[in-house]
Amino acid sequence: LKSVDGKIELKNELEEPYVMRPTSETIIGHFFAKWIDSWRDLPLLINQWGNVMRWELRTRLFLRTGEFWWQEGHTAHATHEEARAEVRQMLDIYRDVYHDVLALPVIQGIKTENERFAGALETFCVEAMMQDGKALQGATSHDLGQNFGRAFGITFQNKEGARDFVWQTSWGASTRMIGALIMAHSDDQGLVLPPKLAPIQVAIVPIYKKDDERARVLEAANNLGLELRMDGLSVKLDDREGMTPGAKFYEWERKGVPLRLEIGPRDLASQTLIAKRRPAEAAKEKLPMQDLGVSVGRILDEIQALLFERAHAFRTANSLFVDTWDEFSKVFLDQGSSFVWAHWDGTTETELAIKESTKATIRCIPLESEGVAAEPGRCVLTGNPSARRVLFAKNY
RNA sequence: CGGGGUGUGGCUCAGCUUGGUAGAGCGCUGCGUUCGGGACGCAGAGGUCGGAGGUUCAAAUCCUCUCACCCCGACCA
Repeated sequence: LKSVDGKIELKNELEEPYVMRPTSETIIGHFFAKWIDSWRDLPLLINQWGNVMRWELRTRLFLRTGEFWWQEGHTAHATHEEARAEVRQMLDIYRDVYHDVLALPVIQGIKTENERFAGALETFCVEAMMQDGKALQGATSHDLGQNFGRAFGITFQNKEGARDFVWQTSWGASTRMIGALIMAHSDDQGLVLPPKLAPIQVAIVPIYKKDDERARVLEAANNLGLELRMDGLSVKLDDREGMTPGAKFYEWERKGVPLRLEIGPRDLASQTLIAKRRPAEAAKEKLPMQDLGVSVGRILDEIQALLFERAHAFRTANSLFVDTWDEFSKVFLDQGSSFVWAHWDGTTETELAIKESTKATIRCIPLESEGVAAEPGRCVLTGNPSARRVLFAKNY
């Protein structure tokens, strides 16, 4: 848009017009004010998937892009208690998605005043550890209090007939989740995907030499593929010609397919086949063709569980309890990073001073359910009293 | 925006300092042999060296301008 003598002239330099909208809360606030008038209109929940544009000095693929896609929810409630319950419910849902689907353990907590969403009373979050020891904020759930209600005049008449401002929440998770998934599980052989998310769960590689073997093996592979698909599994039969089996093995591993099945003449004779799990440590195993869907389903469940356990063990191995400043600053020297549980005196000044000298920030004040030492202590930097340990880490 | 770097067959790069008319590996095509962990042999195809201008007998190489991309840098799902 270009202003010429007070008139607005549209100067379109892009191939297509690009339209941006203001922050969601302003749109939501505007409409909530129109839609809400009575306690009977509450609670109200709006969920949307939308693209967001941010000014970023430096972008990072999946983790911090100029434009990204996210899910965001906005609710309005009659009481603060109800809003708080919503905030916690969504936080738990995000945790469950990370744990049960992405196989990635997260820590639930509350952001410090310095880190929380500007319009919120409190910001809850889930934080995950990447393989370099850095933290990634996985999702947030905000208790907005009556802040936006006051700003946008969102009022309702309660059961007693009095006017009151609504209590709101908002929460979201973005395409960053894909980055978290890649960074948390992948290895030097390529992508590692949890079975519950893998677009291809099982890759079948047929093995044969002569033409008659080829016909028999492919027929059997086809039948087994169909059988697995009927069990609800996503299966790819790699019947490409001109590629050796070994080359196919590497390709499917690189693409993160959780389970590979090999079937050749020997297997036809024995009515078994060879299975290889993607997390590369596992040796090849022999499975009977009989009830293949059952054994494959069991293996996929085991892989799903293994990935979570592996990530959890890694996080545990890279988490420390630290009580001295000397030790604290050593942990974050140079490129190093871990999760560090340390005491903090609760002031923004101290938080910023720690960030200044170590680049580590407070990722969250953990919820009680994280089971992290809730006993009081002394701030790792100032020595002032601290109510509990908080989570420090370098973050993305 | 500031600093640093890179543009050479499809891909990854060497060659540039010290100008002499373009190479390697992988990939690709054909034939044959292979096929349970990235196959091998033989024969081939493929590049006006990011772009423009200049210096020179001669430019991937030196000079000027320009474009693109990458990395590092100050509240960020």
